Amino acid sequence: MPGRGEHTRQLIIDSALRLFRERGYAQTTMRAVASEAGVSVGNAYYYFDSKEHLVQEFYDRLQAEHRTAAEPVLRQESDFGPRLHGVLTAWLDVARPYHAFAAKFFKVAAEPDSPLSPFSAASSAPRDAAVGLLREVLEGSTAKVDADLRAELPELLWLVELGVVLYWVHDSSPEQARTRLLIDRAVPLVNRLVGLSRLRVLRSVSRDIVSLSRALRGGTAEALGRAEGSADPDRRR
Amino acid sequence: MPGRGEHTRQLIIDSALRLFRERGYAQTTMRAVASEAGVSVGNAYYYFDSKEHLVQEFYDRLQAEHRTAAEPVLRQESDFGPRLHGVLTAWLDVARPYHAFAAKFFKVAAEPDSPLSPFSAASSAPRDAAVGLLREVLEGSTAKVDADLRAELPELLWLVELGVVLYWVHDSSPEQARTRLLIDRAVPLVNRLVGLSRLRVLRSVSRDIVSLSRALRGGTAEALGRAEGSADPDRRR
DNA sequence: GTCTATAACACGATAGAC
DNA sequence: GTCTATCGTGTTATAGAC
Repeated sequence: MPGRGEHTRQLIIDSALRLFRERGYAQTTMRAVASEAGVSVGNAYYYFDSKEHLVQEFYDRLQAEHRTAAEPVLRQESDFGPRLHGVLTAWLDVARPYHAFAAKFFKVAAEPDSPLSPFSAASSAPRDAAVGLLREVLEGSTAKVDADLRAELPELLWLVELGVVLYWVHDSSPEQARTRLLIDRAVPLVNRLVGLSRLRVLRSVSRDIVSLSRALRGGTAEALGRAEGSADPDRRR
Repeated sequence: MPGRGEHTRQLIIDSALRLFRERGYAQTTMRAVASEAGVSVGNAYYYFDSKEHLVQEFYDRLQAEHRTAAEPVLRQESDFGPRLHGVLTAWLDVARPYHAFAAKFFKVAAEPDSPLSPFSAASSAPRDAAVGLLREVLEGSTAKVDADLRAELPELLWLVELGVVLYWVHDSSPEQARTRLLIDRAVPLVNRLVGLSRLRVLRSVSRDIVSLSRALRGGTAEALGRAEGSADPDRRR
């Protein structure tokens, strides 16, 4: 059963995301969100614990759109480099309309305890989806990679993607052209490194990277096991 | 001339930093800061444009402490790896008392337009100091590096340091032991890569990295030239 | 369980008098 | 430079209606 309140919930989300896009995050008041949705403030808080929780929905939608946009590339390309390039620029295309908005609420996602943090338990679904997409980039390609490294590579590529997003958020160039340039430069580098990973001289480097990656994930796993991220600004409220 | 209000300014900063450490960032109200300093709220805002600006001072102090703590390592070590390791762990030692505090206001630093962003114009002094410290790590070492890469390396090392800080902020392990592990793993890798950078097979990789680094700095330079970072949450106020 | 209406609270920030 | 008073906001509380 779709639930009676599901409609109300959608109304609130829709008006929130629209207002966020039109006027920015900070300038959108909860009163305005409620009023636009035709509900009371109290009702909005009945469905969403805080203003920040309204943004979680945005993540999910963006991730879904990214997958759709990446689909053609995954179907048509078989070289690792172009696949990665296509998927990263697909993200750029999908995210472009939200650039100004994203820059504003980005700080919310940066807080370690926030459920919006990409490392939080609450974000595990979109994170797994993103890593999965990058795994497809690799597995569907003809690239030959050292076996140990192959297992870690999707997570490492996700870190690359995070770096791109971080740069993108700070990128004030028109149409975020600089981020495109960054991708154009970074992808061949990654591609070359992956290709060289089986060279004898680089075996030790490769092992170092695998070990580093596992150390990193250790932290992520621990973060996942941690108390449910519940925004708490210190723990005042 | 030390300025008449300099005393008041210091009073405010001192009480702010003490309260931040004792009760956290969010839980410290501007009213409390002003009251502790024995001034009015309005007066506190006369000296500091916003609560966030109070944290800038913390940056400067931390950076100064880091340099002091790194001094012995820079004097005694000559190998690149140990020098880098020593400087990074020195940061960890210096920053440890502020871990809880840092995790809380970290989001403030993450906002692109915030003066507290490590990429902002307002942060250029601490940033240059940090890059300079890493340049000393390299220049004072016996490491032999490709000339083009050598020029870019301090900035790249600064990115590594940023990554470590990012991890540290999210690190909830006791005494941030995981971050230490991360450094133990990452430094040998960086060291090895730097050492291999002159190998013939890696020339193209090396060139890719230099080119990537320049693309990155292009963005930073642009950010530097941008309108003075003035916090503005959207531009409401 | 879903929802309204309205008031109240605490906080960051500002206005304007002195 | 300093103050007091006040505003706008996120969030909570209350008291109920369907």
